[in-house]
Amino acid sequence: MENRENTQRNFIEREIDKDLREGRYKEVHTRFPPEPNGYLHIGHAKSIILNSGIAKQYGGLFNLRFDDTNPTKEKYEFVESIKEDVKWLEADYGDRLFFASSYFDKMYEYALLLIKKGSAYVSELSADEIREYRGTLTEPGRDDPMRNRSIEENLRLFEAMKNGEFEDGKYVLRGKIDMSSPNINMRDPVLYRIAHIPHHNTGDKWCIYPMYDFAHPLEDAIEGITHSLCTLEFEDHRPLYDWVIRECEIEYPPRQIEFAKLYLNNVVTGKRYIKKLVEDGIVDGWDDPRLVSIAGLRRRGYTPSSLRMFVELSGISKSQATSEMGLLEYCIREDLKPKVKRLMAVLHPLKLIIDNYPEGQTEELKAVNNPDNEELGERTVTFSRELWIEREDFMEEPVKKYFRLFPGNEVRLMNAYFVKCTGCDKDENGVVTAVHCTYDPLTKQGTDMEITRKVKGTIHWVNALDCAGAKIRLYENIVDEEKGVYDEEGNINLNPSSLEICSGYVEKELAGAEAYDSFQFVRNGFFCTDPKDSESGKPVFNRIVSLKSSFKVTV
RNA sequence: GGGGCUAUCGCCAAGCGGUAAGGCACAGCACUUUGACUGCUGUAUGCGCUGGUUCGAAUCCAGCUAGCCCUGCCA
Repeated sequence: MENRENTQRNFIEREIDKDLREGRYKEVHTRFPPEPNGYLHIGHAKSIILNSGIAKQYGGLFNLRFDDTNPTKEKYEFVESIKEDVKWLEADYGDRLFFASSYFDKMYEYALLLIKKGSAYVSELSADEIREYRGTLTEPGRDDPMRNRSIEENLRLFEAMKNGEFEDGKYVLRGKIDMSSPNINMRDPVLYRIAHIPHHNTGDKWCIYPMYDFAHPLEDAIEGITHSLCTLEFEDHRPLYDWVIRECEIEYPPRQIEFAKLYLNNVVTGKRYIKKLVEDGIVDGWDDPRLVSIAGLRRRGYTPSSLRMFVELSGISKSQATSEMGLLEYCIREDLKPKVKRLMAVLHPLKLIIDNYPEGQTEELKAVNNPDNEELGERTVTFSRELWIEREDFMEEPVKKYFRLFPGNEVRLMNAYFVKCTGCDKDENGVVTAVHCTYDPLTKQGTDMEITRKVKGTIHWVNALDCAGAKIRLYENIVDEEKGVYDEEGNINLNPSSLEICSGYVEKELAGAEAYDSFQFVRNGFFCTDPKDSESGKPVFNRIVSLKSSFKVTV
């Protein structure tokens, strides 16, 4: 973000630069206008970050506005969650939280103005008839029989609509534009409809509600928005947006600019698919860490700055694009790498016994918390005869280029000693139950020995007597149909690999970790303590993202 | 004879007539108390296709092709 000046400007910035240079606008004011009908996901994050970022960059203001013009689809409960998500993303809307519904009076006045100018009329065609009269993509529409009703009659009927004299669907207010326009949005669009439904904000004051195409430009105008940034599917609506602005004689016309939506490769991003996953109980809820809802990403451990970096690196353009999850993962790694402690945790435990280490003896060893960030300080780790190591760090029969533990091989125990593997114990089924080794006291961390003698491998461990048992969840994102989330009938199925739960061990001090604390577990990636889960004192960690490809062996 | 938009490396994306930036991913080397990180190196004789204009075209013109969006009293 800081390097913005040094990088190329995106097309929106270039348009704004031009507007400013040519004096079309003197300042920049943007907004994020969600409809409160669901939870936000990463696609909304792009819009929030873009809109608030543009405002900030140009020293302008950013509004959060709920586009609540259709009470049949909206619920107040979503307002709070959306506010929370926008705040979490650090998009600064100050005290500029607005509701389109609080402009209903003004919108009604504008509708009256249009009627008086002869630019709008009341129609009694049914929904089906309107569709019929509209024509098709290739054929022009036909004029509404009521198109040339007198202004007085229109005024009278519109007021009657407002006063609740008609049932839903009986009448509608239409803009008088051009029934033969090749742009279907311009074929006398519906501006107001009747709906006898109480509104979460205005109660039962209104029984007519403005349509998006009429309301949105007015909302922007009322708030003094200069640049109304929206997604590509509204491009065809821009002429209508401009028509409303012009017909309503708006003094400072806002300008709509469209950009491409954000899609993620192989990840379920569609709002309605996520909704189905939630409704079918396939995931825990809207904040399930397997989802790319903002709440889910947050619970998984993604940070606001990682999402901002992601949007920044993905770029803004008009070409339909699907980013890769790999870029998002890169962003969270970059963000967390210098900020979090690198601690040891064992996900799939296997006992390591140091046969020549005195039974009952323990010692405290120093460990640097983050070699790249001295401010994170040091800690001590307790060492003794029995440790837990990662199951995949031992192979009785090593494959080529394996340089961790196998009989006869010496490795470094991180922050501790060199140990040489001497063998292993197995149960009746041949499963390895413990690994035996001997340590070399001369190789204690920080001694000269590490200069004279090298080992190829370093493995992490936790003390078997002095650690905390932990539940560790390894989430994978829920992938789209190409990976088999949908069955033949088109129903969504859970990809069984999307969650693995490990009963691992972590350094003892992690037992008291707080919600949303992030750590890097050596070799196992970045983890976050799950705020929703604290099982009987045991910490629960979500894996945010694994490290980049490391040597993997299948045991 | 519908309209609108888009097309540059596996994924994004700069470029706006002067001879293809950058990031992710990937590969190789070096380094390493995380096979991570870090550092270095490599990767489009080519910019959807075909013609044209020009000393010179990804950039301008013409004609194609492909993809996305539009026929809600949704947003």
